[in-house]
Amino acid sequence: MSPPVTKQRILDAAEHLFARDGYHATSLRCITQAAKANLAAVNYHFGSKEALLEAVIVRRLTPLNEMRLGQLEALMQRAERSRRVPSCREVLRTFVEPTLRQRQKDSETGDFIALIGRTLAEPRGVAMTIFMRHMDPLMIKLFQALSLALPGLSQQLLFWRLHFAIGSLSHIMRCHERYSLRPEDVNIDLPVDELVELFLDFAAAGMEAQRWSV
Amino acid sequence: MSPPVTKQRILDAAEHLFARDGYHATSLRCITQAAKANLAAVNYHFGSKEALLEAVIVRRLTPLNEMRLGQLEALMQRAERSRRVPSCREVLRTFVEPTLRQRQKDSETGDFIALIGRTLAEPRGVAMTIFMRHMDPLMIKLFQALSLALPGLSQQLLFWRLHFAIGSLSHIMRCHERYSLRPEDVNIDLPVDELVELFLDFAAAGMEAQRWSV
DNA sequence: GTCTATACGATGATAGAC
DNA sequence: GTCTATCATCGTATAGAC
Repeated sequence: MSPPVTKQRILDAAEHLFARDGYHATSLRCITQAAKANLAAVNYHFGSKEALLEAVIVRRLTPLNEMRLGQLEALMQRAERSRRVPSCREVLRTFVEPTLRQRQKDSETGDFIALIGRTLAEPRGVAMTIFMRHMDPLMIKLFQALSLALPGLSQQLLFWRLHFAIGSLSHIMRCHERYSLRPEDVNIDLPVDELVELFLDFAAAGMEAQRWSV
Repeated sequence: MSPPVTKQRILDAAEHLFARDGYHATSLRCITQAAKANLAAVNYHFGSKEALLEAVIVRRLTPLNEMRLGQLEALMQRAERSRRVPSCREVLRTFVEPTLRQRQKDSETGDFIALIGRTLAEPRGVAMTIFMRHMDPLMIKLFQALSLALPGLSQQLLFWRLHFAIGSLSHIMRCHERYSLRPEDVNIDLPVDELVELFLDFAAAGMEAQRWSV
């Protein structure tokens, strides 16, 4: 079948260009040209530029969140059966590992994770509402799981530290940049498994930190 | 004198609007209208939209970096005199505290810190080069200081963890958002001193974390 | 149903007259 | 220093070909 191919090509081109240049800096003309489609095809298939962005995000975010939710629920069930609380690191892993694995696949699938990282940083109203609508259910479960894993932490502290951790993750999600402060021997293209552990070392320790006062 | 006032007003308006809506989503017409100036005044005073962005950034980043560098050097001198190495937390504080204090002043001065947070997230080529040119000297010194504070860490590990920490910071720098996962009793408008300590708890513990394997 | 060609109003940045 | 004129390009809407 030929018809669905056009829609796919537009999604692929949009994903790549939105991720590379940002939403506002990418024109529909540029997208349709890359997709070898007509300008009006975007409006026909998606309705508007913003609806196209949502379609780009949803296409990959839905399976990714299913993966993350599945791993989190599996962890919680294992923990319950063995009558113990999951560790902070285990909980974080259910979120981080699928994320960074998707990032590895981006060489084939486009630059979805970089796009998400950028979207997280864009002003609200553009894609923030789109994003939060699809993330909130998972985030609430993640918050609850961390509450269990870190019973000594107040809701207030947990809230802030979770956002510190999310900030770290979203930063490396969009970092294809080359930092000039990088020493010669630093390997920036780390295998994903190593990067996951490196990140979990940092984030779990940060989440579990002692408070500076009382 | 009347002439320099126009330039100031444009800078103020641009700072506010770039921070609120992002660089690409902000029009020069919108800026000049808010500044009660003519559209072409931007080109006259700054040369282009991108040069205006650079002027906006440099105006505040220069004194901020002087403050950060001053505090870092003072710390290193104190440490040397007392023949001890500075703690990771102390080093990070010289960077973080001036940053978040500037954020507090933003109600008067515009939304500079939010703008920086956003700029850090934008695609390279827009303002990344501007930003890196002004940050690199400081970042190199910060990296060296952390090397001293954390002698057990390899350059590779230090590189990654520093970027995790920067990611956390840049995330809260641009977070005026309201997260729906926020529990009722969480105070999002924390006093800046508390936020600094909260962040340092997290970041210092993350930097000092044990490695997961060897 | 899918897709194309084309047009419209709004806005981008800039050059040159004043 | 300021303002007007200009032109490319933006997102969107529509009419009609396949």
